[in-house]
Amino acid sequence: MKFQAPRGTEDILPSQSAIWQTLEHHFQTLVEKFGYAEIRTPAFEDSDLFRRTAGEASDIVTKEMYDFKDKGDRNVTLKPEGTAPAMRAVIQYALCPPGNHLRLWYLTPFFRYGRPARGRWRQAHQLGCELLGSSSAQADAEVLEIAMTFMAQIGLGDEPVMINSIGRDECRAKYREVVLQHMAAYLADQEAEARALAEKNPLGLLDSKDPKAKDALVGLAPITDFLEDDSKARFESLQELLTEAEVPYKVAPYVVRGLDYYTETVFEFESKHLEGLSLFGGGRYDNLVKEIGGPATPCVGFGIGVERVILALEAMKKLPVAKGPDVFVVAATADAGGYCRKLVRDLRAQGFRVEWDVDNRSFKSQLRQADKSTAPFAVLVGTEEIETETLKVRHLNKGEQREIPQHELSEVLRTWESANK
RNA sequence: GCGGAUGUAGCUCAGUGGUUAGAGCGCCUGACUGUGGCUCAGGAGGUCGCGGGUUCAAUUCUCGUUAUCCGCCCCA
Repeated sequence: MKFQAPRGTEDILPSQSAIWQTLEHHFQTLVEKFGYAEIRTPAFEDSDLFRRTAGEASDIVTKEMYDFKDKGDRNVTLKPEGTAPAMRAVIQYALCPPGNHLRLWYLTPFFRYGRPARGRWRQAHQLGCELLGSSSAQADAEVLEIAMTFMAQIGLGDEPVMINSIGRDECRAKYREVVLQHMAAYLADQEAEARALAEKNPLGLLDSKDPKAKDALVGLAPITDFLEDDSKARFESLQELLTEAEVPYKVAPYVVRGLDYYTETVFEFESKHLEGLSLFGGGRYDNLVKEIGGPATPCVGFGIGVERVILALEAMKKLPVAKGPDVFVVAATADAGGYCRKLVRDLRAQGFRVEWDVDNRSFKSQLRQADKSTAPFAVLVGTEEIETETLKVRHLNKGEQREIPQHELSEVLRTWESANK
């Protein structure tokens, strides 16, 4: 085997495409009920866009950017997430002037240059929503309701979403000092590299998996103790709204998110079927649009990792199955080829999903193919049927067979109960 | 980016320092010439990841490389 898919990428094979189509269909149907419109942005952007939005200190920028120079010597980056490009387009085309609202959704590939492992790819896909122009708790509740309704619809609604508030810039600045002070003893014991990382992003310590760090965190006051009054009020209001909407949630002080642009509300969702990897995450990013040159615009949104959702569904054995054809047409004798071609065309024109053997293989082989195709019916045509203007319709699941006049075929196919195997 | 494991048929995996490298599943053909699923028989299909080294001889030992998987960092 000479070529294979590039490292960290995945082909979506015919046997898997039904899953993707099902997820996409559920998502689109759902978000359209909430008035969201789709946006599609390029696969790559000016590297500076992500440097500004993700934050210089974040891991995404410091080591996971899939960036390169193009032939025109431009620095470009394959998008590491869906939000920043969408916001760039919003600004470029003035889609959300001050005072307006805008609701966007997308399904996009995204790219991160890390070492692939379980639930972690270099190219993956994100289903996302962004609600622009509102700073209300109701906006936060709306996007969370969408995300959690989707999870419930596809069968992953058993667990609550973890929510937190990280407040405004001033609050986080204050809290960073608190964390650093609380963790000083722990950090003194760490490698220089870990210490530098922690000093750049102290909040990252909060969801550390290091048992020592976890011990050291005991007794640390949650960030919600340091929220400004309006942030606190909004966070409380959000919880009431989620309860009212029957969205299961849990307040989790350690959820802080890795991208610099988040403010106030943040959230993350994990499944017990895929521990340690979030299936979706998001929150409020009130500063992002202004940061990249647009008018100050409060926003909230989320991104769902499609591959991870599928992994979780696989673990639960809840995958949808691809639908086979409705009918398999079998030429019982070699002279029936022409008749079969016409019959196949007619049936397709009537809306049936029809397969047949283009290789004129043996009758037995054609029936075997019919069986494998999962079609509930086989239609058999040979010299005899052509002469008498009849057809044999075989119900492959039941093993029954009927001989019918040719003009009754579509009627029989529609009315004969086609229970699945 | 760091650590560990693995790489033999389409798939899941056995196996051996030396003739023609195997199994199960899958695939194809056939079992009184027009009836699938079950059974039986036969068949196709492999440069044993790639490159170097040791050796009379390497798929087997060794080194490198590459890829995959798992864990970590981080996140979707």
